[in-house]
Amino acid sequence: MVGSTGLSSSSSSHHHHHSHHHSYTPSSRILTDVPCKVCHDNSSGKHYGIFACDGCAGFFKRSIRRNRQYVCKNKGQGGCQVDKTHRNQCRACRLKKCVEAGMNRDGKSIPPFFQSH
Amino acid sequence: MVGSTGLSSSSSSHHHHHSHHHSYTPSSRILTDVPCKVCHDNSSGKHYGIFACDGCAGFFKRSIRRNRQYVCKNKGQGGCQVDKTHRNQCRACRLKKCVEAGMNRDGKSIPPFFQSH
DNA sequence: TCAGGTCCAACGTTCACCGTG
DNA sequence: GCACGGTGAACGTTGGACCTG
Ligand SMILES: [Zn+2]
Ligand SMILES: [Zn+2]
Ligand SMILES: [Zn+2]
Ligand SMILES: [Zn+2]
Repeated sequence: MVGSTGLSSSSSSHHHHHSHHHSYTPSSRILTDVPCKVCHDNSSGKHYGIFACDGCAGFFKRSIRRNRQYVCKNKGQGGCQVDKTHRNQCRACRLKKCVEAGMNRDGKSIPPFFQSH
Repeated sequence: MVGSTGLSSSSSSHHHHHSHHHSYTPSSRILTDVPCKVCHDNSSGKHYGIFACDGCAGFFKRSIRRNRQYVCKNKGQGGCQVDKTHRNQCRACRLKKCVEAGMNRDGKSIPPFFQSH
């Protein structure tokens, strides 16, 4: 990891309610105001339909390209934690969460109406 | 961190303006122009923050993962030679040299200003 | 600009081989 | 000879940099 050092100390922020502006790190590229929907690391915009970090975007891309079939490390039962520090521990649960979060190969966003929470 | 297979089946040109090139052995992977900072064997790029050979990289990794505490073979006094042919003679002195050379678990390079020699 | 793609340094895992007891 | 743990070369994976329509 490299760019993650300066977390853009937000400072005085107006609350542009309806604006589509985002906050970026000094190194640009990384959004500080929208986390990855899969692992909650900082995202770098939308990938495959959802806000996601570079790691989850790359992982999802490689998984679907090669038709990966993973087996959960937890005796195949699922339920592994998927966050920034644990996301590489179980590929099955990471991919499952990617799909549940709405990732798809065509990059289509899911309308808010259909989203679960 | 990132990493792809070192296979890179050459052939294709693609020079990729990366400012500093390295010299590799015919078998690829191994740098011939930058030695391991610990044992002076040929390195295979940076590992845990410094240029290191596969052996010292693997040794450091195993040592920190298992919290190894070694005792110097030289009556606990230190000062054992650590080079390609002697690096496996004393684990305590090898690990000490890894740390002094700047190896760390996060793989952060130390700025040149702070480096001793 | 955004969100796809490629590239590849640096990481992790594996396991034949080796030295020791 | 056998069992065991450490070694390090080979190979697969990750994710940030850069490219492209
Ligand atoms: Zn993520
Ligand atoms: Zn799992
Ligand atoms: Zn070395
Ligand atoms: Zn020693």
